[in-house]
Amino acid sequence: MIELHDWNLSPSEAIALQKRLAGRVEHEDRLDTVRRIAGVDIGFEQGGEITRAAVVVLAWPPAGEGVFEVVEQAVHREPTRMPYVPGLLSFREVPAALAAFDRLATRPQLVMVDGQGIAHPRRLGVASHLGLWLDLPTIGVAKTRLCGRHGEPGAERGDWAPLVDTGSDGEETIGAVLRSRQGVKPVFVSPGHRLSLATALEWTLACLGRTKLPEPTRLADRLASRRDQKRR
DNA sequence: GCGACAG
DNA sequence: ATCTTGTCGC
Repeated sequence: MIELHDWNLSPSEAIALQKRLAGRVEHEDRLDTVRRIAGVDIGFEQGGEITRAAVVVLAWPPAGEGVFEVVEQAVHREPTRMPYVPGLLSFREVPAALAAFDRLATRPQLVMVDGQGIAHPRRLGVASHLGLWLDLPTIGVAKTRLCGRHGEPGAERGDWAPLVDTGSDGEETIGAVLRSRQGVKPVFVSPGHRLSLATALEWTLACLGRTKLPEPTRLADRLASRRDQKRR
């Protein structure tokens, strides 16, 4: 039987696994004990030959408005194992992300991932898959759309429009198109694992600093792409 | 058959 | 994702 930790699967096997795991993405609403929030992202080096996973752990609550203390961060590099295939991103990125998490001394209570949660053709985007593995609440924050339809959200920070898609149960609200900052393209927020869309939106807004992306994801992005030291 | 398509 | 300079705007 194909399991959660199998990564080297054929496309059809991977799709079958996603359909089966999607039912295990449970929803919960209480996150009272959050003290550490992690941000995860993957970058590539040497023309894509090397996969670079980065995790940044931030303290909650923030020290000031949108100002978070970095508690810990970790990077893991390994040979790239899979090409990018829309819909199968987790098989390319999650193994490296897990290895980066293994290097942490801290265990976060909430994880923010650069990519979709359930806003995925089979309702199991990279944020959901990672959440299942870590058994932690996760939120997917993507910069562009993978699937679903939506209207244009309002112009003010915090305005959002529902992201809907036709699934096996008819019309389903799978996420939100959020205006995280005035005058910029919106981000796509969706529940990853163990939380609702309303809760995902609340935390995403609460983690917003001065930029388009929430701090956890933004900092992980910088570390994964070496933008934190690449500048001269 | 013709598009669409996270990172 | 990544390859890449300058440039428009707050």
